[in-house]
Amino acid sequence: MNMAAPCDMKGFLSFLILWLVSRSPMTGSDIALEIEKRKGNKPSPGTIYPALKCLKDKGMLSVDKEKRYSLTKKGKEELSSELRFFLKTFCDFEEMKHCCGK
Amino acid sequence: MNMAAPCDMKGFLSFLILWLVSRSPMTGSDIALEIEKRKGNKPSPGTIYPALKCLKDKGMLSVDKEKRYSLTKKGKEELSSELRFFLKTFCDFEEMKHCCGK
DNA sequence: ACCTCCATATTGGATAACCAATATCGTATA
DNA sequence: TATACGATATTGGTTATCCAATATGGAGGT
Repeated sequence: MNMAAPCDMKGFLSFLILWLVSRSPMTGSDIALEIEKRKGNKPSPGTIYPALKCLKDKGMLSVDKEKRYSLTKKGKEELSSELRFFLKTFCDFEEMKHCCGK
Repeated sequence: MNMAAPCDMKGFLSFLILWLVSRSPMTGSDIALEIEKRKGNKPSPGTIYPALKCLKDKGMLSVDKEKRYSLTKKGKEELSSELRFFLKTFCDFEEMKHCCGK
């Protein structure tokens, strides 16, 4: 059947990748490790590399000789747009902090 | 084929519902309108009500006579847990604001 | 040159997450 | 009480998103 909406909060991955890479170029495993630090579980290769490939194919990311990914011009524009969306959707971030005592 | 990760940032809905309802009891259409304000597009009935039903079936939400949903004890615990996860994953919220000039 | 080991990459699903279409309920107004 | 209309609810998909399994590549050691 259906059982919509199990609250797993999927859908962050590409956004997170764009954001992380925007701060400094990173390899696939760099990214996986950083996401592990944040989310608690490390995305598998089968998760991280298809996402990187997809973003690269869309012209958001470029790769250098050392396999470090960084944002293209288009990637920067996309990230900026997604950031605005994200910040607007979760505009009460501060209130959330207070709510769970952090 | 596959084309993983189109950056649509799905996966927020149930989390958002729990968060919104935690602040004051709301009906389905209240919730839909508030989400429209934030995300820009209004979730359809086929999106919002299955999500509410699912959360209710899981014991996260209760409904009163006026069809207003609110958090149960279990729902509060779940929200608290999800908030901590969310805040940890997007710990650099302030930096994001600066980044896109908001 | 060969082996080892880890990072990188690809493929084929599995399931989460959502939405269009449709049906039902409730309230108001005549 | 009958009709209208919006809110609520259900169903059956469709697509996005992720992961396990597997394959490939490249650097370092012997």
